[in-house]
Amino acid sequence: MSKSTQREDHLKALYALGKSQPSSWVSTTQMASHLGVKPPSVTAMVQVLAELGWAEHRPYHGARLTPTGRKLALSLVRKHRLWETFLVDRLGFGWEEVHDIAEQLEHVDSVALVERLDAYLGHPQTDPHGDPIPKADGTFHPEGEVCVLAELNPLVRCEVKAVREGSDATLSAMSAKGIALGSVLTPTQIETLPAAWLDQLMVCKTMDDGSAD
Amino acid sequence: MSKSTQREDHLKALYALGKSQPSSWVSTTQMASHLGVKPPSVTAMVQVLAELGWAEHRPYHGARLTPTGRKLALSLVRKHRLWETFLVDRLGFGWEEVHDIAEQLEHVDSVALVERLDAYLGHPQTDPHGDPIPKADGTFHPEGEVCVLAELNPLVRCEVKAVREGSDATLSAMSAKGIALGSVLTPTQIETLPAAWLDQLMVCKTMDDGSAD
DNA sequence: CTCCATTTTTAGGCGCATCTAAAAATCCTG
DNA sequence: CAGGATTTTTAGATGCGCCTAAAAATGGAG
Repeated sequence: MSKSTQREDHLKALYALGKSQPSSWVSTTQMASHLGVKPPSVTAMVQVLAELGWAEHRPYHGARLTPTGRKLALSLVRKHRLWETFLVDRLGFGWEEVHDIAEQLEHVDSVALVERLDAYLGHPQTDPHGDPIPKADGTFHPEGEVCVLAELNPLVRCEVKAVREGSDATLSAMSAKGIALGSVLTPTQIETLPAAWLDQLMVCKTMDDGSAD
Repeated sequence: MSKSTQREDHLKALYALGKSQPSSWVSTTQMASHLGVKPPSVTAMVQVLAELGWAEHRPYHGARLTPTGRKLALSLVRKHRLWETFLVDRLGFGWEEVHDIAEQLEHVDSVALVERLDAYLGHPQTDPHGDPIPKADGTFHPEGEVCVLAELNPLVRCEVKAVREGSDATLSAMSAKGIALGSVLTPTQIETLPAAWLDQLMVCKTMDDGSAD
């Protein structure tokens, strides 16, 4: 494969681990375990990314993406999710089967290919997991209206905007599950929630892409 | 990219350069220039292929595929041509644009992907260039592979499938000799043709030549 | 505020695919 | 069929991404 596959993987890891707080520093150890390599390898690669202007490295503190690096990472996420969409919608794969294949396809280097694929798929806004697909310019589609979680269909990543008619007990229970204003909920998470909550939580699709791929 | 990309590229080169005479030895220099590397690199890789049982290496004489290696090479050709078909038929690329992209896509490792892609495309028998797509078992559909007449060796009866880069004058001259798409050429006839034409006429064997593949 | 435990980087090596330069084998010519 | 020209392999080096082990920096507990 292209030689830069490793760089791209490190870039993606940095994006995935840092996206909830884009200006914070991601530790090399964290990246290492995410990538299945040892910390010294990450240090070396992070230094390469820094030289390329894709990341900043603050020794002994961690790394974070530069705006350029973030754009590149988003283009990888875009490719990954478009390919997943292709694999599921067109080739009939199950959504659990496609991650590893998309992982390989996303490293294919051709802008024309991605854009034609996007058009072929009808410019989808989310992938089969419900995760949003970044646009070619690296931004996400605009957030949707706020709605009751029960009405969210298809299930996509969303952000808690309000809680309706919540008793103190309910609110405590939600807190215990880590749910508060601003929390991001994944489709998987949502399915594990008590049914009663679905009518109480007001959410909107989030532009934070949330997931770990 | 996967580590074995280079092995696969060498395997393909060996197939491509040896297919007109499957039992002959392909020189490492020839492979080197085909792959854009230097001969010593090819020697090293050929020795690896030999250890894997994919090729034989006769030092100072060249290399040739084993039956196993041939099957692997054909599966690569299959993937390449299926992807080219997808790119042209589905994504609307021009046939000249797709080679480099297919070159990358063919190294994606997933049997399920190839087979689903094949089904999605309707089990095409040839790619957009008219070259036959090997079946999953490594055999070709009845007609056999199209090649440049110059590479047809040994000389056998063949059928004209296409003319490459022909000026009007050339095409007229060919017509005058009774050569057109679908014409059958005998070995004797072929020997009387202007040498320049050998690189322009794309042909395929019309009958099984009985060679011991 | 000091010292120890933990995290992170540096140092030094390894395997892989490539290269150049030198040695070995083949082939071609006289 | 001998010897030089050509081809091919071997030898030894480089770059890259990874490793382990050792050194350095951080940060938390007394």
